[in-house]
Amino acid sequence: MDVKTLCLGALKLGDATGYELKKQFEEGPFAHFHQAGYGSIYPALNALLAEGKVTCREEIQKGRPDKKVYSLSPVGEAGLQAALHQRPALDKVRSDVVFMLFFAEMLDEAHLRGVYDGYLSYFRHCLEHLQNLDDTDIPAGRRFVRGMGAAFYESMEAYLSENRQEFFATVDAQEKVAASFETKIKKTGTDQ
Amino acid sequence: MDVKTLCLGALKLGDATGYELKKQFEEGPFAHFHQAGYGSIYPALNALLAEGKVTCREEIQKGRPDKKVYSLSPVGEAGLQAALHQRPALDKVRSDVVFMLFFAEMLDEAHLRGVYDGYLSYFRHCLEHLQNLDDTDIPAGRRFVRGMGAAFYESMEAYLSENRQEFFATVDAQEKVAASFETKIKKTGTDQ
DNA sequence: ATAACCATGTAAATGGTTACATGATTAG
DNA sequence: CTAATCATGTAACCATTTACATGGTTAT
Repeated sequence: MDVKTLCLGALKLGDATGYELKKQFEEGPFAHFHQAGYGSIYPALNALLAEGKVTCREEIQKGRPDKKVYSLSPVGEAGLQAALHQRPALDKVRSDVVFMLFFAEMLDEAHLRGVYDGYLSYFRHCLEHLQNLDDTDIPAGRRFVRGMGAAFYESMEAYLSENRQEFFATVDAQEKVAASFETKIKKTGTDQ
Repeated sequence: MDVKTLCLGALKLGDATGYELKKQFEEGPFAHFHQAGYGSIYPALNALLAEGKVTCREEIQKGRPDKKVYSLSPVGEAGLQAALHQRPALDKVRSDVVFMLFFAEMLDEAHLRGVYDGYLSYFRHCLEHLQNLDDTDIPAGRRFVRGMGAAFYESMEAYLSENRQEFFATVDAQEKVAASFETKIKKTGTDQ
């Protein structure tokens, strides 16, 4: 799913400008599982316009660039449907935080705590945001995806909360063992 | 976290060839939260070698290219540690499947069921894989990350299992309503 | 026999991010 | 007065993916 398809999907939910699409990708219903910035959205919209998949009406404004409101065309709707019927690629996740936690023993305590607690509050924030949405009157697909997001954030929040104390305690203990071991081998010259 | 850092991390767990690293990224402990293919691994290893972050010993083989076994050097270990102390980027997820489920009403039933059940069995497979690993004697960080992975897969498996019936029923119902509505407006010519 | 596995790598193409460029308006 | 918001876009850069190139070995 490239940015062009994402834009078609977002426009299926209603007309929007490039600027508004960016916000939707950041905070809206796609935020959790896809992302895009201006540098990819604006070129995508121009390409879609050239392909006839969206139409554009310009609203003149004073003091800022004219607002370009894009709408999904029937061709674009067909294109979206075609993309939705492709075989889906496997999910791709990149998480620096998990990579760092994996190597917890190599981190200094302050950094580890910062990263951990930042992650936990991030999930709490996402969960709160999801729970503040109004669930009435949305189609089955969208409701289902919201529920899945909520299940995900809840499980991560729970795991991070429940294992916090023990995790830090264990990492600390192992770091102390490693440190004393290193001191020992430096003293006795057994290293290498 | 670029592929170079991933390689350093993987080599921290033990010496390996490019080929073995690829497998580790596919099936090993990083599989869930980072990915890389040959096209990025081999150039990364050569760059790391030039930077002195890894060393390489060649094992001559007959009938296939000589095996190049890479090891993390002290410089590389320091580099890994430095990377681990950067501020982590936000997690990035791209999920075609979730995007498709979001637009469930636009999919034909067979495709929707295929995608849904494929996703469910994917999570089951991952969970099974995780549960078959031996948890004794691994450091706190790695154990923690495994647990987090398990929590994630379990919650997804549970959500998809529990909501399956209702999801299809609701989508079907809404598609039928939409279809009859479209038939109606075509007959009466109210469209546009 | 056929497919999968072992084992390396390059080059082109794709796609996305970041930085740059501009600048008025509105809320704190 | 400062920061955030509104609003568009380009160009250079970066990273990754895909396709290509090679070819013996092992399991089904």
